[in-house]
This record gives sequence, structure tokens and C-alpha cells, in this order.
Amino acid sequence: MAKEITSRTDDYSQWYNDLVLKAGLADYSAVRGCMVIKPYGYSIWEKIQRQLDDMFKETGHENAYFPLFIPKSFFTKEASHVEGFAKECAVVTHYRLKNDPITNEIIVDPDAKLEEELIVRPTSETIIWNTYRDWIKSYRDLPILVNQWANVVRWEMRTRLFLRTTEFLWQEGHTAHATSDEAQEETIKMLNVYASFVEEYMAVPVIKGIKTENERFAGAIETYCIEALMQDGKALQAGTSHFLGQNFAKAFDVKYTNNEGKQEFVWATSWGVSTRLIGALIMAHSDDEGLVLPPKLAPIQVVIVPIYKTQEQFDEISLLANTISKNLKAKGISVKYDNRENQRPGWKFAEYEMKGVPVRIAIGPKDLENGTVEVARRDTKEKETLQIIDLEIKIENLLERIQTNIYQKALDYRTEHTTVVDTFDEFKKVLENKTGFISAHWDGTSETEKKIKELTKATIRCIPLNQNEENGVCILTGNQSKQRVLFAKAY
RNA sequence: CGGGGUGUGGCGCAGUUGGUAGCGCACCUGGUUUGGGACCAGGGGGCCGCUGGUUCGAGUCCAGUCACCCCGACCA
Repeated sequence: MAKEITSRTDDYSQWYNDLVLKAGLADYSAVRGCMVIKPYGYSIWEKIQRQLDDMFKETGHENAYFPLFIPKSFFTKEASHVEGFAKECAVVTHYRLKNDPITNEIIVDPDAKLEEELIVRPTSETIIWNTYRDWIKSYRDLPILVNQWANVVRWEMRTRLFLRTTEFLWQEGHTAHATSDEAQEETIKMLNVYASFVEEYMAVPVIKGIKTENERFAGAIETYCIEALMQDGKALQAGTSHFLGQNFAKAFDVKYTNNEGKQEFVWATSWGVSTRLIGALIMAHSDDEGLVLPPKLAPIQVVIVPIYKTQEQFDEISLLANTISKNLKAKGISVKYDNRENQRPGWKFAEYEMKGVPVRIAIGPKDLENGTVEVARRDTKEKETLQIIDLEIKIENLLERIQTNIYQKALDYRTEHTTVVDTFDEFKKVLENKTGFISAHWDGTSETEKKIKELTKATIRCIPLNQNEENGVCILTGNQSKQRVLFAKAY
């Protein structure tokens, strides 16, 4: 029996859920809203981590680790930050369990109440800036360019595998600078790092932009973001980079002495991407047969499947497969030779398609005779029979072509699903029928943005950078506007 | 927190007007197979989410409760 998977066009959430479960990326866990990331899913995360980490190091950053628990009082120091996060935090109130003397059940020991509750970090600005106070005395201590790989907890009401889980893995960069300009430069620099990572490695095109006041990070002066478009026409925020100004420095009294001997507050940035990126990867490329992984992030880039009738054939194929495998590995390509004898070839084909392995090589008796192999690519499902000579070079090229192709496909989809509209009627029509990004004029007020959200559920995803100014009138109010912004329904 | 739905072997499900639990997949054994999710034969595995009630008898009826999923509000 084939593993049935819901169609993408049928019920997108159902399709997405099935896919995550059936491709073996993750599972629901015993804890509400949390998930178990299975080895295959985690290995994608490791690839993302490794690549991003390299990019962070190249831009001068170092890793560090700060505590999971944040004293409640830290949280209350930055007013807008509390407001943004307070509602969704897990709180530790006790530090011991004991046996109930009557029922003998394990209960929370009421005598073990903490004097000050601890918040399980939803993000680490507060505890980090509390620490930076001790690290920073002079302009010579700056900049501090630190990143942390960690888990965080946000007690969201509704969760979705990878896109929004109660606990999630991420990296958070927290930098401290002597000047506003330098901090702003850092904010943009990291936005660009994210954009190039997502486009080059995940093969997902993104729009770089600035968040409106409504969507801004709690405690930031300016939030920059990269926005990607998923195959159901909804937008997904793939990463953010915040210019925090002196907000946290003031809240935690972090000052440095400048070269004129004067005390100044420190300027800050923070930036992060999470395991949500895996969700983006899935929703941007996958089809009804399963995942389509970009070669640069696929845990297995090439799988070799033997087809045989006799033990002799199997041995001969294995010999060839191992040679091919060795040659590919020498080129830095990750290969799996699936020589399991308890699964038939057709089953394996379907399985690796579900898992999104970019290239499959099948070797059978005919190939042994002809000195060929059958090479199938996951993205287009095309198959061709290739001579074994220089196979590793052909495969290497093919992997590059797949990487480019799926990026182009996603880009074409986005181009196709980005609509310029000038009236509110058009706006609503596009949202209902076509979906996707909508470029429209907006009068720049939060009230208008909220009103549009109420009426249509679409929000301003960002005010795109790299976009020309253009005079116009707001689609809702008819007030003056200097620039188009990007609307969409979002995850 | 509102609306909807589901809880029955590992997974997906069926179970009629109440009569003591079944199917597919997976698993185990043996055999035949292997170029797109194989077939045959045999086998193991379940306090039917939990609690209470009605009844001679409850997976089924009633009440309560818990958990999870989906759709909203909230959010990376």
C-alpha cells in the first residue's frame, strides 16, 4: 500500500502536517505544543546551523551561552519588552517535588517556593544585557559581537510543527556598539547574511524590508526582516534583525567611557532565525510526492538503490555502488547506498522521494552490461541513463542545477504571486482569489494597518528595502503615500 | 480563550437496535519475488482515553473529566 499524502492544493495545512510526519522530520510530543525533532529533521537543522555559524564567524562573531532562566525582575526593566513577551512566558515558581504524605503521589513541595520566580527565556536580551553591564566599561571593550545557539520557550496559544512550537531552537545574536551608526550597520549586515543564506542555501527567495510599528520587535527601534512566500500564497517571516538603539543599555544601565572620558550608553542589535526555517524549506519547495530539499542542505544528497535478482548481481552492483559512492564522497557529496535486502526498489524510490533526496542513482543488471546507471532528479522527476565515466562530475553539476532550479521555481512562483494594486477592491479580490504578496500604497498609520487587518486578515509584511519611492494614495483611506508596502496573509 | 472534530493493537480505521472486539498497514515464521510502494500461507499483539452511572450485560446509552488535532484571536 502506498503511503497516501494529502494534496497540496486540497488542504494545505493537512498536507504540510502529513509531510512533516511522513518524511520523518518530526513528531508530536507528549507536551502540548512541543515537538520531537527526529534525526532526519535534526540533521537538516545541523546543516543550517553549520552554514550560518560559518557566516557568523566570517563576520566577526563568537558564540557564547547564557542561562535558560531569567529572574522575573529583569523582564520588567524594559517596558515595551515586557508588554510584548509577558503574556506568553513559562514561569518557574518552585524548585522541588516531594511525596504527598497522604496520597503518596509526587507533588510540588509548597515549601520550595522560589523567592523570585524565574522566567524560561522567550528571548535573551534581558539576561544578556544584564551581563553586558559587567563586560563593558570602556570604548575599548566594544564592539561585543556574540551569538548564542539555544532553545527558547514561548507559550503560544496555537502551535504548528516547525512554524510555531512552544519550545524551539534558534540562534540569537546580541551585539553592543559604541555608536548608533555602527549598530545600524550591524543590523543591516546580519539581515544580509540571513538573506544570502536563505536564498543561496535554502533556495528560497526573500524580500528584505522593515517592519511597521505594529509588527516591530518588543523593545526595538527598528526591526528588519526577510519575508518569504509559501506555496499556499501566505507569507512567512524567515528571519529578523533588530536595531535596539539604547533601550536595553538604558534599562540595564550599560555605559562605556568614550575616548574623551565621557560616559555614554551602549547601542545594541539583536537578530535571530529559528527551526522555523525548516518549515519554510518544506513549504517553499515540496510537492505531493514529498519533500524537495535543496542539495546544499540535504542530509543525503545522493542515494544509490540496487536492483537485482541474484546474489551475484547484488554483489557486483554493490562493488560498483561502493566505487561510485567513494568517488562522490571524494567530491564532498553525501551519499547513501541503500543495500537493505528487506525493501524492494520501488519502495525505496518512493521513500527517498518522500524524504526529498535530490538525486537517486539506480543500478541494475542492464546497467552492469552497458556501463551505465539511471540517474533521477527529485525536483523535476526526470530520469536519464548516464555512462559511468565521469559520473561524479555529472552528479556534481546536476546537484548545482537542482539547487538553481528550485530557487528559480520558487522565485517564479513569487513573481507570479506578487501583485501591484491601487484600489481596495482589487486588494480584496487578489487576497481572495490569487493570494500572495500585494504591493500597495499605505498612508503610514498604524490605525490604517489595523483596519486593513481587521477587514482582510492581511498584514504589512514589510516596507521593502531596495524599492523606489513613488507617490500615490493609500488604498484604504486615500491619504498621501510616498511608497508602496508589501501586504500578505502570514503565518 | 471561543468554534469544530477525534480518542478502539505500533500506525490508519470499522464496529448496526447494548450480547463480551475486527480490518488494512507494520511486526514475526516459511516460501516465491525484486527496473516504481510484491504475493501466498501461518502467527503474535487490545482493561476500547479516564471516572462514575443505567443494565443480567456497555466500545456502544447517560453524566462528568482529560488529552490531542483543525479553524480563529496571539506570535519567530
